[in-house]
Amino acid sequence: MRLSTRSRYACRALVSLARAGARRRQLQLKEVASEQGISPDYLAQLVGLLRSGGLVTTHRGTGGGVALARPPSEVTVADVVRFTEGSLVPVECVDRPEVCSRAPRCAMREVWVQLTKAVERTLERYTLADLARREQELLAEAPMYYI
Amino acid sequence: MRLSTRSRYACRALVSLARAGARRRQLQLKEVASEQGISPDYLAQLVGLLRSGGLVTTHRGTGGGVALARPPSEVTVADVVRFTEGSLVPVECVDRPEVCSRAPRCAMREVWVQLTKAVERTLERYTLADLARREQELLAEAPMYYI
DNA sequence: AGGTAGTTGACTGAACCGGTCATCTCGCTT
DNA sequence: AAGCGAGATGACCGGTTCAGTCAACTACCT
Repeated sequence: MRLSTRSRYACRALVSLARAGARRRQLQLKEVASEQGISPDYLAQLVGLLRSGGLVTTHRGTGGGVALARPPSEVTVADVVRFTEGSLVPVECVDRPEVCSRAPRCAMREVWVQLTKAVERTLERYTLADLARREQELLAEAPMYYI
Repeated sequence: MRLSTRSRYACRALVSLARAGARRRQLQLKEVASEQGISPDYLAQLVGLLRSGGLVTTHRGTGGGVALARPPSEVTVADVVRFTEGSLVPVECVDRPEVCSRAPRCAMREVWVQLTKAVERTLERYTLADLARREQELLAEAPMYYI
């Protein structure tokens, strides 16, 4: 039940972009990478993925960078994780009962269905806009001291 | 966010044992394996794990087999998954904020904390006794037809 | 004593993950 | 139009985990 770092990095990167967007800025890949402590090369890969999924837009050339493709209030963590993990479903039979012949008689499947709903409900409660705001608050409370 | 088959097999095997226990029986490894469609050798490995975790007891020799170590009403799916997966936590920083220096300033961490709680609450609602009963009902509704 | 049944641990192939690197393409700026 | 800044693409890698198999061992009941 671990979330891959892919999803976690993607979320964090998008929160950075949401914060930058509030100041009408796009960020360079390397700015995001250093702000979030992610390997720039690896982040480039992730951003490519997010772009293909319509979550971010990118601009090449001097003054280019990455920005959110949609208003941050319209993107939830569920959207991001669903996209980066491929699905929010923890057990395949939830989506596709036909993969297991015992699905119609399986008490566990009902548990997994409820689990999926709980995960979806939880992650849908958070939008990038919420998180950008919240991160701003946190930075005010526990500022980052540069050494 | 996938659950390994380890957890799913373990849950299913324990539901079988809970049903057998209601009839004061222990089951042989191979009975459980064929009932649940699990490779007997692989199940043996899992049962070894469950035994070391105090979830089942085993008896060797003629007439031996596997049985639940505790009353099925006192074991929840959360217990089983927590044990087989090692933890219910989807992101390490939830448990151990010290693994990430930005934890105190990270808005995402708060999301993962809520996600963990949602998962725990959901899986704690189901005991093996519930599931054994429910599986009995399902078998009555959609019986298994042997070809 | 003998056979039944669980125990242990080595081993395997496949998949995925996180990450690096080199090379390419685009497009702004001058 | 040249040249550089910046993202795009895809090959490659080592490590880990999974799911599963196999063989050899040990304990226990009859």
